[in-house]
Amino acid sequence: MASEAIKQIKHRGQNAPFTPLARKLSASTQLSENEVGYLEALQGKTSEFPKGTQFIHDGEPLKQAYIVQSGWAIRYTLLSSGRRQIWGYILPGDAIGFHVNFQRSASFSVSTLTHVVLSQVDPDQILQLYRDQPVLAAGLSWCAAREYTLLGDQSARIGRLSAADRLAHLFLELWHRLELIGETEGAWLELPMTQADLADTLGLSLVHLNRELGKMRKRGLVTITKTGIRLNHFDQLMEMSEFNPGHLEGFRL
Amino acid sequence: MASEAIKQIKHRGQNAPFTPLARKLSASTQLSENEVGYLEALQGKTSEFPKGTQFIHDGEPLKQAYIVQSGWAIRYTLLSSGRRQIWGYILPGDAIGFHVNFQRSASFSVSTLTHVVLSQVDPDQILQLYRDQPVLAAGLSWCAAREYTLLGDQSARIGRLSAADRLAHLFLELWHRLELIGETEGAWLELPMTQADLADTLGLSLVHLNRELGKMRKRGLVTITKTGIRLNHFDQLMEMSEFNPGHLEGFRL
DNA sequence: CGGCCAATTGATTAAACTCAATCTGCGTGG
DNA sequence: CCACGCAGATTGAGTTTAATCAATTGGCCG
Repeated sequence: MASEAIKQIKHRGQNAPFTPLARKLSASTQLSENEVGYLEALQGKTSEFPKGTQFIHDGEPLKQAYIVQSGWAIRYTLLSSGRRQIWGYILPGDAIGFHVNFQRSASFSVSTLTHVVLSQVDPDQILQLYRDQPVLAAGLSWCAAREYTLLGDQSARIGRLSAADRLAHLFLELWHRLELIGETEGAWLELPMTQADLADTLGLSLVHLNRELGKMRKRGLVTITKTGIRLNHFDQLMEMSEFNPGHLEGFRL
Repeated sequence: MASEAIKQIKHRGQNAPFTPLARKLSASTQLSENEVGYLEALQGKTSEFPKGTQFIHDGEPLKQAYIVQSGWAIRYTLLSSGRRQIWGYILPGDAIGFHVNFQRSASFSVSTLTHVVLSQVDPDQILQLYRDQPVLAAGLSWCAAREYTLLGDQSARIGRLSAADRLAHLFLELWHRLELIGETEGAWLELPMTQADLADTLGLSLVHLNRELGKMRKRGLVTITKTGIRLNHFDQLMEMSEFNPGHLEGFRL
């Protein structure tokens, strides 16, 4: 057994003794022992999905919510023509479907990009958490507001940036988000998505995306390997993409 | 005085005796007298802004939340290059900034497109509402989930549709949203935005948008006047834009 | 070795952008 | 009452960006 989740929880010594979600929230506020315990209990029942599994289906009823312990997923919609638009990437520590109590059916699909370990959260647990745990409730509300902001920035990225700038903007977003949960190594980040995924995220054709990515690599802006990417010139990437890190700041109480 | 808000509240006889927000929620669930009263009390302090007023500023602290009683606004971000991306339109009955308790500063700006009447909601009132009024809390949570869905659909629209299809998709979204609050007349809807606004919503240049809009008009798909638009062929518009009305359905309790 | 998935490249076409005018309705001051 | 100015809409011409169609390559696994 010794599941991925356990490894994820324990693999960092001093800085991050918690689950990715606790780590994320701890960056903004000091969680009490009680709250950490509550969070851990909430994340008791884990389930695992292999790479490429769709576990939330656009239009179908939502039954429960999830918290990601490890692995990546995408939130997306398919148009009736078969085209796909990825809304964004779901990383460890992200919450999925916490609106389950208020919306009949899902308005997006979620599929795993890697092997993923999820904690299952019952709808009633969510209501209870919001009643009994003001700090955690604020933390999850902040997560929701943050998701909304990410999606707004995604619209700006697609609507108002050139292909190369969209790439730079997305890489910076992912770097900042991974940084928060301790999954970067300097300017390096692991990226599990394919170029087809990137194209469907950024509203580009696969061919065009491939070419623009190649140009960025040749210009030395990024170094790309099979498993990830190194951002060689943060300043240039920030400038070309007009990335606004203020949108990712923490929450207050 | 006899403010716009009062007129808005009273201007419909049998179908809609409430504020736009109550009207919106009533489409999904029967609100008790108590709940309606609570909502009305919440919306006591109104303020009015003339057309073209920015009242939420990206990056600046949020002080309070709002509920729109009448008029239109846009939620948007400005890139540092000056380009603008409109995230979406804010209509009567929409809530703004209800995440005020959980996010330090705004991640978007809001400006009025018309004269707008707003109810001001204090952050503490929101917390109290979530504690004491489960039905209204669910309604507002549903509104938030719906905003998220609208923004996801906005990404799909910009990322994966042609210019004409983006227009059709947006018009259908607005028609459905206005229909819910009783502000359509058949296939007709009033639209206060300029073509420049539309271009910044749909990720297009003004010139291109103007041409595509002209083509749609010439094809008879829509009839455009100075104040609004008539959707002459819902079926064709739905098909070309792959619009999914399921994303706008009501909530459950 | 064969097959498959992902990445890459070439050639052509189509969509959308930019720059630059012009037009139109409307309100305002002379 | 009319000239002027302005915001918003429209049109023309030329350029750029990105999409499409069609192969080909490279790595990995059975």
